[in-house]
Amino acid sequence: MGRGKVVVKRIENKASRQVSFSKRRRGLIKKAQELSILCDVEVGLIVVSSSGRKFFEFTSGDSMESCYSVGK
Amino acid sequence: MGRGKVVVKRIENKASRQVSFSKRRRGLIKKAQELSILCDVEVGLIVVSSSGRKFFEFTSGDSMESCYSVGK
DNA sequence: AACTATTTATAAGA
DNA sequence: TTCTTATAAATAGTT
Repeated sequence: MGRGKVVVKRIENKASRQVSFSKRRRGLIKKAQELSILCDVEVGLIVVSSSGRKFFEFTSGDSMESCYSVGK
Repeated sequence: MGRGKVVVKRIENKASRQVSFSKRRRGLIKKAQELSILCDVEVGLIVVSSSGRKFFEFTSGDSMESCYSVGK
């Protein structure tokens, strides 16, 4: 999506990679939310930056909450 | 996307809901994979049907594997 | 399960 | 990093 076709390969340029990460992370979380609501299912999503410094998650409902625990 | 705008609300028709579930689940998993590769991050995703009978997941790399364990 | 019209996501640019 | 825009990609409704 966007001005060029996506080649699924690590984005080498750091700045571009971070911009894509920010955009795509939001998109993924939005889609996860939509799936859970539209289709009435439970969804659990975790995203951790490669450095391990940043952590993002989405969990639908309550039963998903207990489905995982993050180490460290 | 598609012939109509999406209203984020449970799809009441069961057949439509199942079709959407199938399509969107695949899309979400694909996006999760792309995010992990393009942005070099760890992603963990779990989707469980409301009945709890069907279970789908995606995990990038290895460190994400240990991040969750499903109860029951 | 395929198709296709349209919406939505997003790559690139500002 | 936020906004815009052109285009790719996802998908809702249809066949």
